[in-house]
Amino acid sequence: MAEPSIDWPDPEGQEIVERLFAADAALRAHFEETAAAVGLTVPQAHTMLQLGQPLRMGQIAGQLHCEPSHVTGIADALEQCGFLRREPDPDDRRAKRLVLTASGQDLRGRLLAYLFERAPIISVLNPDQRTALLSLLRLAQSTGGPRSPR
Amino acid sequence: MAEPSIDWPDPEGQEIVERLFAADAALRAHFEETAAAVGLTVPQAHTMLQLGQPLRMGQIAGQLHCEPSHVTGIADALEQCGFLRREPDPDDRRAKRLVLTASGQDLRGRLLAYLFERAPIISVLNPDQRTALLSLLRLAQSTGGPRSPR
DNA sequence: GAACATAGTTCAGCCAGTGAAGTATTGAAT
DNA sequence: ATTCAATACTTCACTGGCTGAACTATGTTC
Repeated sequence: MAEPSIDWPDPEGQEIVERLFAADAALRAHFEETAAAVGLTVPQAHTMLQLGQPLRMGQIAGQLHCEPSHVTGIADALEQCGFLRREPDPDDRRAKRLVLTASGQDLRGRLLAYLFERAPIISVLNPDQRTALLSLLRLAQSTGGPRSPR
Repeated sequence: MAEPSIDWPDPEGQEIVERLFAADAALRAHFEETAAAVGLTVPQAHTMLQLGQPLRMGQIAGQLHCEPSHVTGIADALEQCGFLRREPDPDDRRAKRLVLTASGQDLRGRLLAYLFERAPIISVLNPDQRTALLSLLRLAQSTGGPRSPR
């Protein structure tokens, strides 16, 4: 976040927050780079990652935490590039399922490979440290974490 | 990031990444809420936090990781609200330093108070856990972390 | 003092994302 | 069976954060 001091009443808490932001910034940068490496925008890459199995557009919107209307444009672009097809959902003809084409699956594979093999932060830690970090994160999120009341 | 499975070759690494994103999302949401609570946009609030001491606009841009041109508009808005003044840098008459007014300092105080007292994630951990988390984050960022080469 | 670099500003424009209105379909209540 | 409300997606107008290029003013170097 910021290198120099923000005079916060709790220096340790401040450093944790700063480092969480920094960790996230690094991950985001890595993700952007990954997306760009295969010629996608960030939300397009996100969508591709979700499509390990066919999903309805509304589900994509839910997982991307955006409005369904936004998914339309993303799907348009990916469809035009030939990475996915819209096919009608057999259970509900209002809904459309996004299904990866062969070239879409290929692209998704490359996306995952690139994303994983160069992931910052976690790749620096040894197995014990990773486990420790994970359990602390779980703990920190067990209460009032990501699902904090609005 | 996403609840259901992305078939990643390293489930533990995946969960760490997901939880880091989740932690960050929670912090961001908290920050947005904080900014909104005092009537600022997110980048405005960020700028206010930086201004514990007078800073040149270029420095702000550096710390916000954005282009200097973007800072102009932020400073315009904050200046118009009476939270800061642009004053010429005594060392370089091209540069302008942003200096908080009295009401700006007051606002910044409220911002810090709100930000700190309700900070999610860290507030759940006990002191030992916080220390452990911090040292792991430091470790993870000691190499190729936030300062990854562009 | 000429040439080049730097600090900030202005402006046009991009892209992610929202929200409202519209179409098609579904399901429930009459 | 018909009607009415809810749902899935689309379209479109719009906002807001941000970039990049062109410009002014000042600083630096030779």
